[in-house]
Amino acid sequence: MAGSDHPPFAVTVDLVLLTVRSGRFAALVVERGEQPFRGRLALPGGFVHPDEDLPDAALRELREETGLAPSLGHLEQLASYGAPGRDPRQRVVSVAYLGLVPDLPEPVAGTDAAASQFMPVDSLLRTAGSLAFDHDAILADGVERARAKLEYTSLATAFCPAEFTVGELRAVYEAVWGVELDPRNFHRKVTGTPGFLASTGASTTRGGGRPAQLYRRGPTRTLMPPLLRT
Amino acid sequence: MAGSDHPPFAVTVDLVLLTVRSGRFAALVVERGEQPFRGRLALPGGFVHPDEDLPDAALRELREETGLAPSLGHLEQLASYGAPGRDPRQRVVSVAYLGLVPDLPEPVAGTDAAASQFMPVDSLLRTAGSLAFDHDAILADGVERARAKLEYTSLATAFCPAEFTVGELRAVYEAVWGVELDPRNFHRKVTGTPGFLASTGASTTRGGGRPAQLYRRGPTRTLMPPLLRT
DNA sequence: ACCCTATCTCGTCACCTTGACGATTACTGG
DNA sequence: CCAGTAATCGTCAAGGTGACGAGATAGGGT
Repeated sequence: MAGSDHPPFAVTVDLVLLTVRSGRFAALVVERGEQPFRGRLALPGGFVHPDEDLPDAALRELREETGLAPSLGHLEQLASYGAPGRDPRQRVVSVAYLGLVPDLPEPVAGTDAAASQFMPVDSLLRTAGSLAFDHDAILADGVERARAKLEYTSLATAFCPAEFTVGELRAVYEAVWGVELDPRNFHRKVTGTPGFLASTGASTTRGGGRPAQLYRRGPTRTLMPPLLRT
Repeated sequence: MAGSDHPPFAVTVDLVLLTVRSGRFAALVVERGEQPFRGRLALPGGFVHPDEDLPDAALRELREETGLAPSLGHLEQLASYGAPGRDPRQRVVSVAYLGLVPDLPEPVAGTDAAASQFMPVDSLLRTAGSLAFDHDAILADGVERARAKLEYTSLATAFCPAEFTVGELRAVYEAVWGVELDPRNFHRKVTGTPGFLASTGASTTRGGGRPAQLYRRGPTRTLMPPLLRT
């Protein structure tokens, strides 16, 4: 760090906010109201304030876009993107954060982004250029990170409400990975891993069949051995 | 991204450069020649040039500090650190990169950092404040990332020279994880994973015992199933 | 030449996890 | 009451892993 003259950079945070909505893996996107890329879809984000820490900026964006407190869900740093020319206006380094939230009752209670909505990730990733800037690549990185983390962490519970059934948890895995899992083996795995699930004693019958037990997320954060997609 | 006025940031890259040196897991540190933290140890790093991409800046630092081309070894983005006040001079966001290199013949062929050296990571991490700025935390993150990645990738070969024996590869795992592994089970695992190792046909007798076959790194980058530390 | 030691390499065996799948339970809707 | 649906429990074979025995092949000392 030879601190003499150094070029001016702008620093932003961008949010890859993922959820599972009616059985589909979806990401929050906003329609840009200004140039450049006016009218195009983009990831929510904004400039970091002068005395604001990076995680605080990401939490502020999360609140502004979803009205969600981070008590439920999960937020972690994803990666940083700073290629020259990624923003045509000036040199911008963007620190991307990955957020996982349960299906929101209010689609988006946000204040800023009136034109924000969840869209299925497979349709967003199918064609390059769906999103402005390099947000295609950022979204792809976030989706891959989320898919990988379901294998060896209990992060899938971040997509669920506070209380959920084994079947609902399995639906999360199936939506995120785009595969079908055997209900019996999945049930054995998640109930057999100590600390993954905490029983509430209650049961529910939201679906058609036999009532299912309700669980809360347990204290275990890392799955050993992992739950592998084949 | 509401592009109006935004505060000025400086952007740097810092390098967590790890190797295995005489059986010990070690990181490259430099002695700072200027304020702040003059005379203290720190991770190598520097400001990003105006039209330089972030990976290019990291590669440049790697070359300047070690003279090593990235053909051997491995370099990936680790995380970004931007807390207000982490640099007392001004607001600085640092993008940290993680580099894994084989034991270098020339300790450090670098040009800039005359006072750079590899130091064992356990001694650096034992006491908080070993390194300037927040480099303690950055180093800890890099070390944990490297330890985790040995489990499910073939990245341990990045610590080895172009040709190596199974025993040398096992020594890498033992040094990085700080554990002892059963030589027979380890041999079965790495030779039984398709694409992990590529046989050269040659053999060597660097150690005391029976000659060992020499391998090169194979095409497989991800280990399925992983090689778990117990 | 001989033994000792160190290391590599191959085998064996018990245990655990997983994938495939049958069977039972307990609810809803007609 | 019956069909449909989903939850939950069991069974079994296949594959991976930890613990460990045994042979192979070098160097070094006497």
